[in-house]
Amino acid sequence: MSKRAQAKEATRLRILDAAHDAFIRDGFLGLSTAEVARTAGVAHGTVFFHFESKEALLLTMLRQELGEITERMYERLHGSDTLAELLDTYLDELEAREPFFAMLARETPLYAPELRRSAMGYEGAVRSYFHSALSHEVLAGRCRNVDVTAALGFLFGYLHDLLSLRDAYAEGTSVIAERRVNIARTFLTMVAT
Amino acid sequence: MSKRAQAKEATRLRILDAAHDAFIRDGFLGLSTAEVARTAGVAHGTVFFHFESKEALLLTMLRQELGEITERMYERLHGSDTLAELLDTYLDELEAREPFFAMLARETPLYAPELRRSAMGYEGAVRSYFHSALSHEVLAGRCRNVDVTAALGFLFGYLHDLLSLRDAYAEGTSVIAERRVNIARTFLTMVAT
Amino acid sequence: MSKRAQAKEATRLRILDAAHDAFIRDGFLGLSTAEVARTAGVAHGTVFFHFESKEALLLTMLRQELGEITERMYERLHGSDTLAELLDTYLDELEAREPFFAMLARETPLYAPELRRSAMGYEGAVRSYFHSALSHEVLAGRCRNVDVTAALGFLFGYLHDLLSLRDAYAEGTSVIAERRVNIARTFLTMVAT
Amino acid sequence: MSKRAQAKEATRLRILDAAHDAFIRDGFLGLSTAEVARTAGVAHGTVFFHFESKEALLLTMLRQELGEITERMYERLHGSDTLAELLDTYLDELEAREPFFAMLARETPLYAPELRRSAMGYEGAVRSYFHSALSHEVLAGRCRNVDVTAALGFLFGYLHDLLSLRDAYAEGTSVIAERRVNIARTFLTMVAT
DNA sequence: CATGAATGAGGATTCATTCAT
DNA sequence: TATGAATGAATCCTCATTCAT
Repeated sequence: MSKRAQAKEATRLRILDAAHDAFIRDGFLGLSTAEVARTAGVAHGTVFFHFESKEALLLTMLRQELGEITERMYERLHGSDTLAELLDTYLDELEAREPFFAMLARETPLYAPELRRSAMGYEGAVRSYFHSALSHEVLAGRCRNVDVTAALGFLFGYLHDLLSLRDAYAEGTSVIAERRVNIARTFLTMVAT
Repeated sequence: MSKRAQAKEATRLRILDAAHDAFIRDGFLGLSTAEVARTAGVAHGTVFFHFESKEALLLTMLRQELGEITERMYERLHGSDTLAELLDTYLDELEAREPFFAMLARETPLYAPELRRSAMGYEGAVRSYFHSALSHEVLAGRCRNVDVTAALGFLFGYLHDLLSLRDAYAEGTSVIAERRVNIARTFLTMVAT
Repeated sequence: MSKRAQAKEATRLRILDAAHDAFIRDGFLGLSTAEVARTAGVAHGTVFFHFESKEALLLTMLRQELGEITERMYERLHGSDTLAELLDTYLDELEAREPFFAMLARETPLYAPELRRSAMGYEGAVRSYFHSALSHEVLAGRCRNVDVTAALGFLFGYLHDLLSLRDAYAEGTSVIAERRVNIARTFLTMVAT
Repeated sequence: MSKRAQAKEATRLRILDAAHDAFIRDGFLGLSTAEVARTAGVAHGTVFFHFESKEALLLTMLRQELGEITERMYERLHGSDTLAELLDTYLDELEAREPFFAMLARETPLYAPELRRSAMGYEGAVRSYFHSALSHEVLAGRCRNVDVTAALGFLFGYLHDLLSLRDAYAEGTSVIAERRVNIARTFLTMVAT
């Protein structure tokens, strides 16, 4: 990459970082591109030089962030496919980036189609891991013969609820940390034979 | 009621109806009071003669709508407190007003505290019905000894997810209608002994 | 007066009283006719049945209030035409109704011509008393031969300033009470031979 | 300054000029930011790009205008501290910008605290010049031993009155020009030994 | 004589986006 | 490659006044 291209890339990354911070603070709906620019230390117009629109910026930021998370998940999930282990790993991830996931859970339903697809895509990958793990345990007779998709719908639905109402509970604390043991135990009990 | 008061009430209702429609279409966050006025066939200022603010209008609309629903629910719930029956009744209600509940599920997490409390209050009442029904069945040995609150968290969380991502699935169809049988069966299986 | 006419007059007076209170609180510019109606215990429209416009209401209220004050002044001024006595009497009046005079001083310059003329008219009457008293003392050699109109301009101008900036000093206290002795002494010294 | 910055500054000044004209015409209370934008030949939003709010715009305009005036005053006052000279210089200034000072005198009492402080601050500086000049003459025995603050209160109060009721007298003429000789003579006579 | 529901023009402010430099 | 000044549509809300009852 030429020096020029490198500098360009650096600016792009600064904007993406700023967008990430702003997203956590105010959400996509609440953030202003002017503020992103300010945080990134670039001119307002520069944001639109690198990204077609506010939506495109978020799309890119989301994909990058979720991509990294996915990668990490895959590494950790690889080899450990008990349902319990999977759940534990996933809850680790949610807890580690709770502010990000909370905002995502809150806002995803209001996004325009493309943005929404991206926001949901990551979870789809995770779900498919859970799907095969749970299916496997059903076949092995360790879990009841339930509709796997629906069962996971219960699990993920509850997590979304907790995340999206995060600051309705208590500011500054982690809703996942406080409930993860109970959530895991209850879910596993409910699917167990 | 005097003729005068009747006419006023009629206007008020027209505004509330318009707000209801606008809410379903654009949500509280997206609707404009000017648009509500236009739909209701009144002057923009008239909206503010009847309601203190956009927030107050929505609060009223929500409370009315949820009040009616609650009443109907209570009537139907009275006497029939099997978990299965309860679930059936509740899903009827969700299906009957799915567009409304979908927007509510989508937006509630973003509301200001008071509005959010109202938006969530209704469900709290319903949940408490479920709570005693499920607790009862646990004691009777028909259901597993799970954390009742968490179990209901799974159920309601899934429903919120389906509703709030409603048009991510298919436009114009009912997400509840398509899945209710499966949801009910799976949930009941999971809690059953 | 017929019973009907009496009732009408009573309503009118209630509105005028309410307008007086509202004027002291918010001024003509800040008061709303709806609030006047509420205070008076009548319908909003009733205000406009008795008075052509907000301006007409204030005009009437002002004339009435100032008329009463003028009358009282005349009684007290009659016979006592020393400059010092006059000044004392006038300052009594200002102090007794300071909130009213303060609002008047603040707002008069912004009124429409007719309203302004009324607001200023009362003072004109008072000034003419001062004018003859001062002229008389000049002729008697007890006061310097100054332009009487200008001299009074200094006096009234200072009083207007104090009144109109009343709450820039301290809330709840009387600017006149605190300064009247000094004002009187200084002014009398300055005009004295 | 870069060409860019120059262009920006030019726009800013056009807005300030428009605000100045609008202020003289309608006052701060009566002017509309839309009208200012129109006069300045910019979009409505541009006003808010350059100034945080209507209040900030006025604050800036006031400070600039009063700053210039203060500077000129100081230059002229330097070295010439006779009371008579001071008064003459000050009246020159008032006469030169009478429409501006008239609106300021009219509205200052109704401003919010910060705006009021700014509007009054300039005069405070001028007053202190008068204060020391008059005190000095008192000590020198050329003026009577009066309360200096009160004496200046008479002077400035009268000027405020004349300015603020400016168009109650005659449209288009200068209240200061017509009365300055008389005002100066009368005041000086009244304080003279 | 009184009501009070309805009006609608007008106000300040926000912000994604553009484009000349 | 980056800038940042400028845009203007859109938003919620206020209030004197009218008029059918």
